[in-house]
Amino acid sequence: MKKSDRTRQDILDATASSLATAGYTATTVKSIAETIGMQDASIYYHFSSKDELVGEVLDIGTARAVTAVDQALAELQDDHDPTEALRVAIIAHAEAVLGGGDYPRANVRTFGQLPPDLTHRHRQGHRNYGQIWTRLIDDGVESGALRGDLNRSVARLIIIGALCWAIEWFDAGEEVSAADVGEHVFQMVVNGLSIGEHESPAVSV
Amino acid sequence: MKKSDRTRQDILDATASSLATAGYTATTVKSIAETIGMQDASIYYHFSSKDELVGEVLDIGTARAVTAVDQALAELQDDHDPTEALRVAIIAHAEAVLGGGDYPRANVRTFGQLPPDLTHRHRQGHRNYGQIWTRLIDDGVESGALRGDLNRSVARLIIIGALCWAIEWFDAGEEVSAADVGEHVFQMVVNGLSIGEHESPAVSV
DNA sequence: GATTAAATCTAGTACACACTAGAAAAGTCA
DNA sequence: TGACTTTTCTAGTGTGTACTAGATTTAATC
Repeated sequence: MKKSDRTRQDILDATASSLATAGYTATTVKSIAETIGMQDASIYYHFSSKDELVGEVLDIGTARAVTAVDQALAELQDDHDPTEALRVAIIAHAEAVLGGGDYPRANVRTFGQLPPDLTHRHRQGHRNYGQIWTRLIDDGVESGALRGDLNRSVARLIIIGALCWAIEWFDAGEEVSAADVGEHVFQMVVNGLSIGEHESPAVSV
Repeated sequence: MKKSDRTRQDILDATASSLATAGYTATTVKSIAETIGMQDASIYYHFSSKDELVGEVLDIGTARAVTAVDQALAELQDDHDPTEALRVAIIAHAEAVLGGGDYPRANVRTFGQLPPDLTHRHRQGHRNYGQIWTRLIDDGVESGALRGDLNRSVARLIIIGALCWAIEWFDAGEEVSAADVGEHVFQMVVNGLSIGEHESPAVSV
């Protein structure tokens, strides 16, 4: 009972790592098996198919991203303003997807590469995640802190998109941290690049 | 001489279309051939390999995107302010990648799915494209129109990222047009979502 | 219309992939 | 230790892929 669980976890970890760095197609059952020193056929004792394995990795990834954002929001003080909530959520997302483990990264990285079955399977998860952001933006608009003249759905997708695409260029080795990226997205998307009477935050790198 | 050119163009078009909608892996030589009513082997009379064919499609895609942005910028009046230039470029990019033909879409869609050789082959093209944006942002900051306290490279990548990721959710059938998406990105990234003394532009949809 | 060149097809090769069946090994516990 | 279960391995199958060789057809030229 114990051995199987540990091996199973090793398989999941190796799959997440490969998905996050190499994408769906380049992640083969054989390559996963090699990473953990097994034969490819042995994978099938623990998972019935590649896509079931990948699906489980992606489930874990969305769960972790949701948890990261939810937790960051929960730690806010009760009297926080909606803008601060948006900031916290953006940075939490950035840290989860860029600086976090392989699972959330696998999710974003393989987005748009998955076979139809898997895409469909995760549509609901993505919808749920989107609703967190819908609520944040709605709160901001209704409280009068954010502009109401823009399409909120488009605004939400633009924020998430800027964050998700960062996975394509973000380099953990460079001097810009995952939180820095989040801070930049927040500054641009909420305060804007143009010169205003924003206090200048010290995020320049 | 004539026949060959037309067939070659058909192959390129079919490949661009498939790449833009199905991605790199799902774009097989056989499927391309079927689209234009040929046998897969006949493709190899016109192109020496799948990746050479895909590479040519991607080259065309980057060239078209660069041309679209350059042209939009060239049509600006001489006394334009840098913010307006950024706006024009963002909208041109959005229209090229979302509303435009299959070639620029193929480029963005297959980003991160390509085999190493092709990725490397197009690195220079992407760098050149990035420089257009670097210049736009530098102009804005140096003229005093844009904030200088943010990392310009990160800012550039966030703008491009928000635009590129839009390909994952943008639906040409919906009421939001490609230019609308561009306008939203501009409004958010330059003016910001927060309530300020921006004049409210009528882009709500 | 015959001759040559261009373009496509038929028929295949080789390889990587996900996956299977059954033997072998490793682990568990009396 | 020995019986039993769990886990892994060996050795395959079938399928889809990019790609090749050579015959065959289609188009252009004289």
